[in-house]
Amino acid sequence: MAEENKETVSRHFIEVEIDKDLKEGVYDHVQTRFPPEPNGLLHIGHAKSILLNSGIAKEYDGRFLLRFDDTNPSKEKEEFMEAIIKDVDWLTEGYKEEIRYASDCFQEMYDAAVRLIKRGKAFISTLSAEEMREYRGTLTEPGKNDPDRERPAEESLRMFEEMKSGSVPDGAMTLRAKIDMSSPNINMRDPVIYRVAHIAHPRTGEQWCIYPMYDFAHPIEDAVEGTTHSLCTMEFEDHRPLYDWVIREAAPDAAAGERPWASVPRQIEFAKMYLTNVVTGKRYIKKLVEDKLVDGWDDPRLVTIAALRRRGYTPAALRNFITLSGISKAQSSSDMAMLEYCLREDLKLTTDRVMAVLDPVKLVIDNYPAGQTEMLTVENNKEAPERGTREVSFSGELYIEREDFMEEPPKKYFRLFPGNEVRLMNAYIVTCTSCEKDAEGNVTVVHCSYDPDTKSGMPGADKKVKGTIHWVDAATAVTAPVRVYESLIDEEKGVYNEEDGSVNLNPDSVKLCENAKLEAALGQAKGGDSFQFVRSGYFHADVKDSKEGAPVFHRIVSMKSSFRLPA
RNA sequence: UGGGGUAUGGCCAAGCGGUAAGGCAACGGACUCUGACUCCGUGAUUCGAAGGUUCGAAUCCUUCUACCCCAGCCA
Repeated sequence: MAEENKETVSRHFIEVEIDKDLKEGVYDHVQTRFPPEPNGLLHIGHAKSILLNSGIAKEYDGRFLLRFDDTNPSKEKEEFMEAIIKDVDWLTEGYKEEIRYASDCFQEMYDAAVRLIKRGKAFISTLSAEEMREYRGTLTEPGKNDPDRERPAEESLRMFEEMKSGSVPDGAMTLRAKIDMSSPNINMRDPVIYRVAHIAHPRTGEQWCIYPMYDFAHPIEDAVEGTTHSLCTMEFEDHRPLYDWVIREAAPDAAAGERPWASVPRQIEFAKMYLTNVVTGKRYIKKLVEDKLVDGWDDPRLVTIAALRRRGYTPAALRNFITLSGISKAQSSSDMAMLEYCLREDLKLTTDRVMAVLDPVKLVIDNYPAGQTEMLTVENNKEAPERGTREVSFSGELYIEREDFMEEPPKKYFRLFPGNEVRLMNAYIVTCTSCEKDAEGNVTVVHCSYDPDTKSGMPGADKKVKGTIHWVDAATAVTAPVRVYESLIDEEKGVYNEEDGSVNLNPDSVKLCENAKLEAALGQAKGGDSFQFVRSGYFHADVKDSKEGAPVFHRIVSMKSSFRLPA
């Protein structure tokens, strides 16, 4: 499937650029990386970056690194690292991934900063954060030079050493790059490249109390690790001049015997992945989790990678989704329907099709011998015969879907109604005779009679009827909770209100079918198994939030469309 | 109103001067032991708008419009 798509999906602009670089000899190999900050879990948007970066490396037979951008210990937590590694492993299925940490390069970064100072390209500033902001200017007005801008290199060097030694309190000094305070690109207005922070780092502990800023650290990490193509999202486009500046101005001095950068990386930007009507965006998800409006980072209503995995999405489906969505620079949001299509495609041949009744109503076959039970041999997946068969019990009392019976059917309704005949999937053809109702007029039991000569597979049983419905044997059926996530969190409804900080969930996003009746065998489903509930869509067994270890079924995707009654 | 970026059917997206690929969604029809799957078929006289260059423009030029990003000692 994935191979087929490769032929029809044209090469995107990043591949075109890399081809050009290779052809022109700018690089003779390709190395990419995925650089998350460990301050939260990964979501579908990151999946695009992971799959793009690892996919490019794979395509060009290059190296792919997972690198944690752990340059700000005040915001990062080690607990996220493990989860992120798991997500990346799962998504890429372990493709040649090596794990690195920006903090591994702290010494190189420090050395680079020293070079910059010596070269007169950086200086120590004593401006406060507020003063810094005032001096920076605005979008339309240029900034003013820092009073410390012409500080002699020797003095800056000495002060930088003080910063490093720990004698300088947080915020008292910063190291700024000396570029251009009047640049229309605010990123170039003498950006801070090192700040003081007396916080223990998860990996380097108390070794450092000064930490590099993203704009300084990122290019050096890439260069030191040998990344050739630094693929990132569009908002970093106007950081690129600074990225290139750092690589160029802070480069090791070959004449002084310093080892040169492992590579001179090239940054290329692409548009983020957004989904229609779904909250992506780490800060929103984080808010939902922290406010306990969802069960956790892997709540199935979320689109974190952990949640998608728990819900039953497969790496192959996500991979195909990213491929089909394409890579471009245009701000866009992909349709959930395409994600679901990709999952259906993957699951179609790899799951068993089973009968499950989500909203049960009893069906009694009046002329079926009392007390009799027979076992039917049923194929697990007609389109994938290699998946084998299973035994399903059948008797005179069954459960059928409430919507499969109507006392007064509209036109073109060809399921059960008085006088109509219908095939019970894998079993007999039955004719509806009557129904019983309670005081409120709700149907409680549907009666029918069956034709013993129409058993599936028997000679002469190929009589055509308009409708076929699914069922479950009342005697052996197991009752299990089934969760149907009708929609994920709806962005249109203002999940997160910036003004008052409130977060709202769409109350219709989850429907619980507490009394769903499933084939007996499904009672033993393990967490992680996926099934196609005939006509109800694809479901995924999850034991995580079940009290007795029995599976709770989560809907992964619904069928493409279903019969709707006229309003 | 400074800088950067993007605009192609409902949602993505190819196209790079030669007369609008493809996928998802939708809608017809065939098939069907579920109305699913599968299989056929249908859609932009038009590429944000207006001018211009050209035999010829979504592709080149000009102007305009809309949307996104940037003023953290976050990444």
